[in-house]
Amino acid sequence: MTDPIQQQLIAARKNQILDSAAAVFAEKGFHPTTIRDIAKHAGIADGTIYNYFASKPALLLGIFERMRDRIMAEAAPPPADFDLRAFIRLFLFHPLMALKQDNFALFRVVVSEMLVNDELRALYYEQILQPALVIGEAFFQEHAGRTPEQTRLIIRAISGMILGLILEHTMGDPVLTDQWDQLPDVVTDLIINGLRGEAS
Amino acid sequence: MTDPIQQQLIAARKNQILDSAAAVFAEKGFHPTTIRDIAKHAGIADGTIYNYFASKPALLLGIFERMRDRIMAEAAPPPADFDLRAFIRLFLFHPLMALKQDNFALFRVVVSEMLVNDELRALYYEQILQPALVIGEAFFQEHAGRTPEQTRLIIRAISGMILGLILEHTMGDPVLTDQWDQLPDVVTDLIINGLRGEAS
Amino acid sequence: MTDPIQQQLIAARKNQILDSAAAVFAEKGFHPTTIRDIAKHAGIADGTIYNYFASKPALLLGIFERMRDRIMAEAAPPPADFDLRAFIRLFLFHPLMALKQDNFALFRVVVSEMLVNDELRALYYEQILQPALVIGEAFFQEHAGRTPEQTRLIIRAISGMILGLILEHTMGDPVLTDQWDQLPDVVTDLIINGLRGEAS
Amino acid sequence: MTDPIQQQLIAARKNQILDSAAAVFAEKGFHPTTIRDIAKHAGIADGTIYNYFASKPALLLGIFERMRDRIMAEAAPPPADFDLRAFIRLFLFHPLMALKQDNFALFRVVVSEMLVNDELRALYYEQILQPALVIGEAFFQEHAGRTPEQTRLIIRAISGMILGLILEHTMGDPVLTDQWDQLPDVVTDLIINGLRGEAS
DNA sequence: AATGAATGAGAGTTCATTCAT
DNA sequence: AATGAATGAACTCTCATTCAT
Repeated sequence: MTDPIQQQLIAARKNQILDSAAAVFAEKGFHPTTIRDIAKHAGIADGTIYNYFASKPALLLGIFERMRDRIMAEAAPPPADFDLRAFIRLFLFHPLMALKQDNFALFRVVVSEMLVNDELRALYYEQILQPALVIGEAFFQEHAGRTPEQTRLIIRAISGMILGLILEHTMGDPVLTDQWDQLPDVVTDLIINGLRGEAS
Repeated sequence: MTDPIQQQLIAARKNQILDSAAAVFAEKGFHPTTIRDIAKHAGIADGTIYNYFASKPALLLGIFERMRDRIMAEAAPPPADFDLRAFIRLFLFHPLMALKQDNFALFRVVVSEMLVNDELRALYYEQILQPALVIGEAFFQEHAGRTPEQTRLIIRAISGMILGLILEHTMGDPVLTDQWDQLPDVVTDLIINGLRGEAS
Repeated sequence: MTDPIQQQLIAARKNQILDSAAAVFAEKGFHPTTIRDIAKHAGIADGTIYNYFASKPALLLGIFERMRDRIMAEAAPPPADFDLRAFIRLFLFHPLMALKQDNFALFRVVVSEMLVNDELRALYYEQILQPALVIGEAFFQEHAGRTPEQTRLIIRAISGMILGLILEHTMGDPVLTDQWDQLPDVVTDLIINGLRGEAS
Repeated sequence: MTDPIQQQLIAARKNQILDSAAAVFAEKGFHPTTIRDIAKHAGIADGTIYNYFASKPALLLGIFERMRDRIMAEAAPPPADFDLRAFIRLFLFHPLMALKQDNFALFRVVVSEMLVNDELRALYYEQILQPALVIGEAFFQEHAGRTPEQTRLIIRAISGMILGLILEHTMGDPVLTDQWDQLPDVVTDLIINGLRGEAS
């Protein structure tokens, strides 16, 4: 049980399965995908999947957890001496950019199911959204002279903006698809200076 | 076929079915809901639903179309002499506020399926998102001194913010749930003045 | 109830319905055809059909009865002084030729269902096949010097030949399709003279 | 996939299912039979059937293919030195007799569906009827002095006679039921000598 | 640990038939 | 007599999950 080689083998197999699940989910969506689809993609038997995951939703959970771990690994806590601009870029856009390309389709599927699956939704809120909100609140509270109440709404508006932009991108909006890379600059500027502010 | 009374009866029945579908979808989600659930909720036979809608997805489409019609009816085109603040409030937040409460759960289900259903997604993009983006682009182009390219990204960031806020609300964030009504002021201010701007 | 005009109207409506049923059955087959198909073809409401026929199988029965009446009307009883050749031609091939063209498809459907529907099968046997066999037996008994037992088998072989040829035709055999009109001569000769006999 | 034991198990299960399907089809007919009927008769679960056959019609196809294989196995190609009588008896009546008893009911169902199912009909024509016709044509062409055109019609008349006799038998004609075993002699004689010919 | 055949509950959908209008 | 909306039983087929090997 604590045999480290066993552990590694199990982890490797789990990853293999999650890779296949992610690939097929991304292509076909969660509900249209069958366990058999995933097993075939992984080159294993249907039943084997159930030796590693309890159910089909558990696969999505596993995918989500890997996404969370990667995002967390990339989202380094911001240095205390960051200015507002650097903070926004690092904190908000780094994970956002990390999703680019291959991961968008999968993210779409995860969000779709999250909207409807209580467990997944709670996990997302507790493990990703809320921690990010808390960090953001603290930073903004210090750097932008607003009431705590306003700050809390503002941080939600900003993080909501990121989420919304990703979804609009997945909906195939051509402007976002083409100019995705220019978003960080434009959005950071918008957040800091507002519409009236001088463009940088 | 053109009998107006028949037409009304048919429209009434369709609405009755859509009401039930909306209620059950909102409670259980799209996939876990069965046709029988909807029929029972409506107090009719299973088969009757198929006299009015071709399939289960068609029900969702019908719900979507009603939502679209309501949003469109409420979203009056902005008077030309509006200032920025009035425009933002009217244009962005009116439909947003209309969703409040009962409709959030349903909206969640529709968005969830939209992310994964090509037909629904195309419909949303063409009939709701894109028209809104076009109007917003035109207005902002005139009132905020940015390049057209920047304007296009900004309008997407702002509309994305609305969408993202709704989703964060549906995820049960207590701050948004409690202070939803204060959002329009705070967000409008953020958009116009940015973080640095003097709070109004 | 005995109003003759009413009677005529009813008969006319029945025929209209049977015409449509026959047309649609012939095109799509019995089981794939829905009552609605027939009603649409007839330009009437679904329910109207049930004012004239008790059930869907009853429609097939009605069609069968009309076929029977037509075949009976055409199959004049053979003059007593007929010779063998004339008898065979008249008795066997007249109805066979009458089926040509448009009626083949319908006949196929009727036979198909007959093979599987006890009531229809009994009707066919009692009202068409058996009467024909009896007449044939009597005639052949007199004109061909065989034992009654042999005669009974022979008459069945001959009538079976007709039925089989029709079915092989409906299976799309190109030889039968092309040379259908030459069948009466060839088959009559075969029956009378056998394979060894001199071709006429 | 090429494991011979697996292959055998699969074949055995397929046969088990086809046996049950054949039994229930023979008793109730194709359309009135449900998949559940067959599964119950086989003592397996509904879903298991679909591990081996793609659809309900595919079961009928499977039954047909087994019938074809059996008929083909029994219908040895006729020795070249056969005389006409021996040929007819062997070639036509051997398969016919093979159907006797238990298989008649099933044959009726298969023919019934064949008349109405294009795929099944094409299969029957190409794999059973046409090959038989070709062999018969070749033999009769040599042994009966007719034009090729006449020979083609004659061979069809004879094979049609067999088919028709089987159907008349399935319709419950008591004469055929009682004297089925005497058919080969009588019919062979009829074919060779005709009605006028001296009975052997 | 891996397999994959077997399971069977349950889904969406169809359609013959009824009956109030 | 004609309508056609409503019915609901019954169908075929799917697929997540189990478990003997």
